[in-house]
Amino acid sequence: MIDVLRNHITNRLGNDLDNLDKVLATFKHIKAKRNEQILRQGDPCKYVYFIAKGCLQVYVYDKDFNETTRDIVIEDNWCSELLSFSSGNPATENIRTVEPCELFAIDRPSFQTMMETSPQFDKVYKQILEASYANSVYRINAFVSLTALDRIKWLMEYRPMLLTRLSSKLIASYLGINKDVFSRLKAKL
Amino acid sequence: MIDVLRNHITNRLGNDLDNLDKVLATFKHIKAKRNEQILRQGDPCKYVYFIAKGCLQVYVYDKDFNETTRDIVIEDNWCSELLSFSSGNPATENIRTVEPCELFAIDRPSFQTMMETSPQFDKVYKQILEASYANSVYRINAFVSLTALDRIKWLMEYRPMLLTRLSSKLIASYLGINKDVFSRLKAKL
DNA sequence: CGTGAACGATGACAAAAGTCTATGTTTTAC
DNA sequence: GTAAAACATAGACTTTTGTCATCGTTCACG
Repeated sequence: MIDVLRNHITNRLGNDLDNLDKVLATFKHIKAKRNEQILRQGDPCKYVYFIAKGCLQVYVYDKDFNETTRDIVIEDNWCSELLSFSSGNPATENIRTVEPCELFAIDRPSFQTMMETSPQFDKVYKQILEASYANSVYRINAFVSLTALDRIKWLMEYRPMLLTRLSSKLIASYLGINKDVFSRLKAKL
Repeated sequence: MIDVLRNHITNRLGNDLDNLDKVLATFKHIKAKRNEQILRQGDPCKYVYFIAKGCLQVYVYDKDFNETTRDIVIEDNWCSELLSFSSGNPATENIRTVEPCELFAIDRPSFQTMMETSPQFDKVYKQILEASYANSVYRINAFVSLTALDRIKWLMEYRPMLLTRLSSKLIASYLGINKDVFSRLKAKL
């Protein structure tokens, strides 16, 4: 399973990383069942997670304690609460598994060492951050102006696998739509 | 006016940067009137702008050609379309001045040189990127679940100066609310 | 200055989204 | 395997948001 991570890195940084195995060894392998809490709002986020298998939900609670999902991240991607991870401040978001998962977690000291010993890995962090940012910008631009129906169409176009893979409730909270409304609108398509 | 930028940098990186003046000299000083287009969607974003004075609007058009504003950035902050700037791809967003502005612009080659000659400046990019990302995450978490009225309250709490400084039309487009609705809701507060 | 365009507020109405209840189905956990 | 819980859908109704037209006011620019 570590090969998923190995491939992810060599695809981006090339095969000529002589200390790659050493770096990979610093990752902690985590097997998690469905619905496990990976990070709780208020705790510092100690790890960056690479998802080798499964799917994570990044979410907060609104004033009525409903979940609103900022992001859904699937295998072969990185997931963390980066701002807490890099500052050490308490996390403002929660993370949980929505499927059985296999994760590889790297903590802050190892992450620092990795970036210092091989400057190429510095790129990894920049890539994670830029990808996360791009995702956010995309989401804001799409969502601030779209109606509920158009958000669903947006999801069908850009992340169609989510529609078949996840519960309606979760998708609705990702789209910022009430689940009953989501159910009605789906029927109209 | 360059001192605004000088202070911004020394506040973050300390006073002991011997090549600071050389770096500052690579910035281009731009004076812009109100309502000038700084970046057009489709063009590559060639600069990162430091706003010494004034205010910029980052926006896109929705399917009905209404503007939706992803961000409003005021003086003593950085503004760019970072993803285009760092990749060279066409920008997906527009930027314009909403007030008379004084900007300091740095292009990609100078930015690279700056980061290579003094690794401390590498931190600047990371800080810009992290701040931009933090801002986006904050905005998504706040906005996906909030009603129009609660978005206005959110703005009153976190960026109250915008309410007095900018037009209702602009604020409404930043909040993702129709301007007539914004006008009505304001009266209710 | 003066004037034409943009702006802000408001009322009437339409459309979209939210809420609540009920019901049947699927999943989970023991 | 079965009972309990969670899930998906649907109808009736309420609330919120959007749209359009109108009318003073303000502001930018010649």
